[in-house]
This record gives sequence, structure tokens and C-alpha cells, in this order.
Amino acid sequence: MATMCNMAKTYGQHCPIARALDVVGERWSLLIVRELLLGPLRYTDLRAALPGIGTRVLADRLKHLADEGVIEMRRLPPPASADAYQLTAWGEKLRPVASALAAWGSSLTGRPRRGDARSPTSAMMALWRRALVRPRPPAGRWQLLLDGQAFELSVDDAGTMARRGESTAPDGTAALAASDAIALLDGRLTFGDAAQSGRVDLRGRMTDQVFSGLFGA
Amino acid sequence: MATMCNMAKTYGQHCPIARALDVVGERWSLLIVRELLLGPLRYTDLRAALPGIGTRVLADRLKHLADEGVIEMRRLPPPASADAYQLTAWGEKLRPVASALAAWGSSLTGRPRRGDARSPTSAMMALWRRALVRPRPPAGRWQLLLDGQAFELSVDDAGTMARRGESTAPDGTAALAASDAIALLDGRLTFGDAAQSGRVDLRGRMTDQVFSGLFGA
DNA sequence: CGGAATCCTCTTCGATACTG
DNA sequence: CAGTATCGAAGAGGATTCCG
Repeated sequence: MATMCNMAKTYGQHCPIARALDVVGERWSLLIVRELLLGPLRYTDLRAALPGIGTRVLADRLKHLADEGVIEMRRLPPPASADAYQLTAWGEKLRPVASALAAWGSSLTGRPRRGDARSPTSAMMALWRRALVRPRPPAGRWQLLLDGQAFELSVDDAGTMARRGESTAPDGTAALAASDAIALLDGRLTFGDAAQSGRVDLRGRMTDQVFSGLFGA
Repeated sequence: MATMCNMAKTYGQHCPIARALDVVGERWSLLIVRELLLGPLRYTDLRAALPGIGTRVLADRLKHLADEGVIEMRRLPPPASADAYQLTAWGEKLRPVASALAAWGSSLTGRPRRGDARSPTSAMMALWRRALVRPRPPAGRWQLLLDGQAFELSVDDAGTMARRGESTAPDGTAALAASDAIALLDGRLTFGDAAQSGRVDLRGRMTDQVFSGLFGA
């Protein structure tokens, strides 16, 4: 049955870690959360962002996460005629979990594996983490076009925020491939090499200095 | 085949979160790590601490975690004639991940589910988290006997540490059931009720005040 | 006795095809 | 576009057995 009782398989332990894993510990769940941490996405976008997930599993996970209150569906008004999934306030609180996992796993991304996908979202999250760790990232509203997908990184006194979508009146824009962005952040590509081969397109007040301030080692 | 290529199923993404989940994202893996965060354990102890895991899955997970460098086996000298699994230095760095997950999942443990196991380890980790969050936990080397299993919580200027095992020269000892410890920490049991029904045994300098300082709301 | 490997059944995954 | 239907392959869980 597809519509069985939704409490599929629990660890059966009264422990906050076990309970958390009952909710988001299934395969793919935390990667769905990772995608939604930068903003709402539609079903098809999620499937495209998670190569190999299989539509059945994606539907199951979305249902489970919605039942548990981690995500919710937002029905867009008629002109758009599309449903988007987004994190609830409680789901947003998974950000420290994603951050801790990313910090631990970042020791693994130095040597890339052949064939690994480099999604715009993971590139953007890596850039965000870099900006959060950095002492003084360049302030401004920076638009990033990663494989053509738009993101905004805004740095001001209130903090550093990242989200999906085009920036309204950005201070500057950088367009590059997601794989190059990741290579820059991993230190496998220098800004000089990237700029020289014309793979980075900077606009507005996104100067070399700003770009290096965001991506540099 | 049992001894197939050990890179069973990868997300195939060059993203630190995905890579981290390739290593510790499988079912049961993070609960094994949770157990080992308080100190080494033998195979049989792990199986007892994780009801429902199944010996095959436990053996597979231990092998995978060892291959990835998260845990290692320590062969005890002849008299013990037993092997213990422990975290490597890298595996120890999963502590923030466990902590973030526990913080997120703690909103789920307020209403306990019927039949949930209350393991001594999860009780001890909850107590530890409480002590870490608390402004000034009572300083000293406190021994806890949870369901008869010994733990030590040491609080001094250097910080708050928890580990499995008997304490040498503890300042005081508290013996109680793991389920009562969890109920106290969750606020479902008051110290008055627990003491009145004789379910808490305090020794040495583990006074009512100290105990309340460790477990109290 | 601790530490698994084997066997068996059941569920889940992942891929493809199909439908409102 | 957003899912459901179907199916072979892989994984989980439980009991038993084997090995040191």
C-alpha cells in the first residue's frame, strides 16, 4: 500500500537524537532539507537537484516530512499554477544540523570523486558557510548566477543571509559554473586561473577584490 | 555477497553534507556514534544498547565506519579477550553533529511514546547536554549509575566532560534508573517525587542540591 | 562467552512507464 | 507539471548457527 500508516520505521528510543533521526534520518531527507534551506522549490526542481532520487522516494519523503511538520506545501496563486515546498519554522531550525554535517564533511571534499554532481545549491551553501566563517566578508547584496540559477548573498551588520532567487537591485553580480565555484572554495582553482580563462563574469560592484573576498582562500 | 565493494551507495554529489551522509547517513550509524561518544564499547554492548539493530546490520555498519576512518577496533590485552570499538579523532568530531541533532530533536521528547527504550547512554548524553547549557553546574567529579551502568560527569574550570566507566575517587554518586533520569531531565518527574519514592540513591557529596543542580529544570 | 556469518522473510529503493 | 503504478534488485530485521 502506498498510503500506509506514516510512522514507517522508528528506532523506538526515547532519545532526542533517535527521535530526530526518525523524522529526518531516512535516505535523502536531509538533502531535501539542504535544498529547501535556500528557499522554496517545486517537486520537479527538487527531483532535478537530487539526481538518482526516484520519484517514488521523493514523494514519500515529502509526504513524511510534511506529516511531521518539517516542510509545508505552499499553493501559489493561479497565474503561477504551481505548488512549492518550503520549510516550516521548525524545519528552518535544522540549519545548525546541516551546518554541523557540512563542517564535518568538508574534510572529504578536498579530493573530488569522478562523476560527482556539483549542484548550484551545494555551491551556494558552501559559499554561504565560507562567508559565515570569514572575519569580514565584503558587505553588500551580491547576486550569484551558478549554472544560470540565481541566488542572493546579502552581507550587512545584521548578518549574512543566502537565499534562492534573483536579487532586486543587487550591488553586483557574479556568473560562473557551479563546479567552478566549488573548485574555488575547495582551493582547487585559483581566481587568477578562473578569470584568465574567462569562466567568471563579474558585473556591477562585484570587483575582483569583492569576488576574492567571497571565494578566496 | 557480504564482502562486496564497500562503497555501497553514494549520493554522488560533491557536497560536504552529501559526503558526510555517505559516511554516517545510513540507518543506525549515527546511533552507533552516539553510543561511542561516551567511550568504547564491545560488539555485544552495542547490540544491547541498540534494540532492533540485527547483528548483520551492526557488523556491516561497524565495518563501513571503520573503513571510512570514523571508528577503530582496539584489541584489549589477553585477560579481557575482547575487542572494543571506539571513535577515531575524526569520529570524535561528530560530537557537534550529535549535539545539533539532539537539540533539534529535544522538542520531540516532551511527550514520550509508549514502549520507547530509555538507554543509559541517551540519559547520560541528555544530562551532559543539560550541564553544558546550564550557567553554572556544580563542580566536581560525579559518578552516575544509570540502570547500574557507570558514567562519570566531571565539571571543572576546564569544562564539562562525560564518559562511560566507573569514576576513580568520585566526589559523589547518584544511582537511579535511566528512565527516571530522562523523566527528570524532560520535566515529567520532580526530584521530590523521585526521592520520596526512594528511586534515587545519593552517596558522598552528591547532595540533594547537587543532584538538583545537575538534573533540575 | 564474545563476535560475527548464514539463512530467510519482509520492506524499501531506484528506474521506467503511465495518468490526472 | 506533479505525482501514482509497477517491478526487479538491494537492504533491513529476526533467529539460528558457527568459530575462537
